[in-house]
Amino acid sequence: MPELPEVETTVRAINGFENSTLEKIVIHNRNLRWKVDKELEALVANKKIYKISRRAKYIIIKLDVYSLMLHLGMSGKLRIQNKKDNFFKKHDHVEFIFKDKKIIFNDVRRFGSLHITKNINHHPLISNLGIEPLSRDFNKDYLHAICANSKLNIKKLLMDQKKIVGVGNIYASESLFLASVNPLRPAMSLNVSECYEIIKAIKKVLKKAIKMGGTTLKDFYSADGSEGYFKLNLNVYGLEKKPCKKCKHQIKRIVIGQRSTFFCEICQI
DNA sequence: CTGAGATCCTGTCTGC
DNA sequence: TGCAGACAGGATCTCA
Repeated sequence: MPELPEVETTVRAINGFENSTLEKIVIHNRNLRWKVDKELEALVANKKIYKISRRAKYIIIKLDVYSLMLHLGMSGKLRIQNKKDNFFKKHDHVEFIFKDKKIIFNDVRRFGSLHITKNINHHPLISNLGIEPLSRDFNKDYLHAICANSKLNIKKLLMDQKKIVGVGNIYASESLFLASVNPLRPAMSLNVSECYEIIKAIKKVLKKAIKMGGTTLKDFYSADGSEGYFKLNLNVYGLEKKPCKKCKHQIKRIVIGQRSTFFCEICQI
């Protein structure tokens, strides 16, 4: 489900828990994308939370010695609930319990994961991640250098988390539409000015999506229960056969790497 | 090393 | 209404 803007929105919704004490974690189902560490509950009991942040699509919860890493996968979401409201929903897998409230991790498809580690940067799932797209270092020269060395098409390259993090299926399609670049273009065929258009488009799309609370297509809700309204700004994603907003030609849907990809054949060359 | 394809899981929607 | 098949916002693993 969640790409960078949805994860960022979720982090902002729970960062009020910074400086709170995590009384305990209760795990109802350890069988997430990876089995949750047996020691995890014991290591986090009654620890203060120093910082809640985001790296790529991971939510990082910094405790004293350890940090928690939470990935929402395709269908994961958090829900803040009063502790005394003791109800459950189907697919509630983990509860983070505080004095008066709790944060619940719900994930239908269980592609999400929860990890504990001493040094985030050394964790194998983090250490190989690529550049943050909203950082200054993500510029046209950087992208052009990556493209020049890749045999992937540009859509696949943008979604490769080892190269650029946070861009998923929705925002890859949307960014390429804004940049007027065909998703099937071999990355190595792109010149510097096309790379410039792409990085501008990615930054613009992600920033706007964060501002609007992410994209709720079906079931994304932030931890405070709010929907994301970026859906209203989608130009191509999920709009097969609808008229292109620039030229009115029908939006086309194709499959790239087993993922639906939407674009305008006329505008995106 | 790179890249293509299968795979984990559950739910919903479409078409016959 | 039932049922098969496609599809869903991710990303790792295996194999060539």
